[in-house]
Amino acid sequence: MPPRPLAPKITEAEWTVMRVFWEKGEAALGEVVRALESQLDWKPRTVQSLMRRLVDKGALTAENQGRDFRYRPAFTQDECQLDEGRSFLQRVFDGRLTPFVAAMVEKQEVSPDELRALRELLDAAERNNNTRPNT
Amino acid sequence: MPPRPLAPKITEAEWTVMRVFWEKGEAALGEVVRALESQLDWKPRTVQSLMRRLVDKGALTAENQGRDFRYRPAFTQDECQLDEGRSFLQRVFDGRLTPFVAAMVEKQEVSPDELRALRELLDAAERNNNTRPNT
DNA sequence: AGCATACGATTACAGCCGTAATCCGAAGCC
DNA sequence: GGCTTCGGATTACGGCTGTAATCGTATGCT
Repeated sequence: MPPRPLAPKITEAEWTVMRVFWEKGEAALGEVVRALESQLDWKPRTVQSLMRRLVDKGALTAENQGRDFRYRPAFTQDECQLDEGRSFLQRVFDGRLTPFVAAMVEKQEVSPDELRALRELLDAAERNNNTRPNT
Repeated sequence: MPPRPLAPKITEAEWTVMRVFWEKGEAALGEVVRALESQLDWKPRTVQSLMRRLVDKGALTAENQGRDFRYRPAFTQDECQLDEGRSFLQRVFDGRLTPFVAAMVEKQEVSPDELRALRELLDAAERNNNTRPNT
């Protein structure tokens, strides 16, 4: 199959909105406004503007349900995180993951707990790599 | 001592310029223009604009040497990478490194070589953590 | 001296971003 | 039938980004 389309670039404020959709799966404007007003104090028109831009850039779909819209994410959180991660690594670390992890670990940005979690992750990945070589 | 000031936000195009400075240590406008013209085709005024903005935001210093300027980076590459990395993780992965690495590993974004490099990295970090507990 | 070159300062200009306000029509409440 | 509320469409507006052009002046070449 052809590779999926890249997820659009999502700005900081827009990530905040998208997270609501990834939790809820779908929502109308009001639900998003109410979901966010506890944490931020954005006006409803602000949320609407962000959602409109997300629709315009293809990160949300808007389906005309009754008089209003049902919005839902056009990409999974995993897809957006992956694309954003790739682009971050490209911009800042010449596309390579290891130097990034090395930097974080060296600068004591990573707790011992996280270190252990990371090791387990890699162990598991290596086991998988042996039994299920590639896709 | 007080924590160092955060490195300013550096845009994509500006990273390209900063990389020249981190290689050279310091440079005049012309050197940067010539260093970049092989890879990109930015006009000299474009490079100058980017450098001016980098000076304005405090990422470069400009010292009046003779008639022109000597520019040099105000932050190391490590510092900029660290701050950018933190801000990326915050925006996209709720500040946590492990899920990011997990995502990259799961999606086959990481070659077996890199996997091994990562493991060695973590082993070394753990050994260090035991002998030199904390800073 | 005269002309080309380099570079700082200033200006340009469209597009995106954060953060809305205004206007308007539909729905709901009294 | 009015008033309030909700939400879509349009507009706002200053700041940042990408990508320069223009102007002026010092320097260098001939």
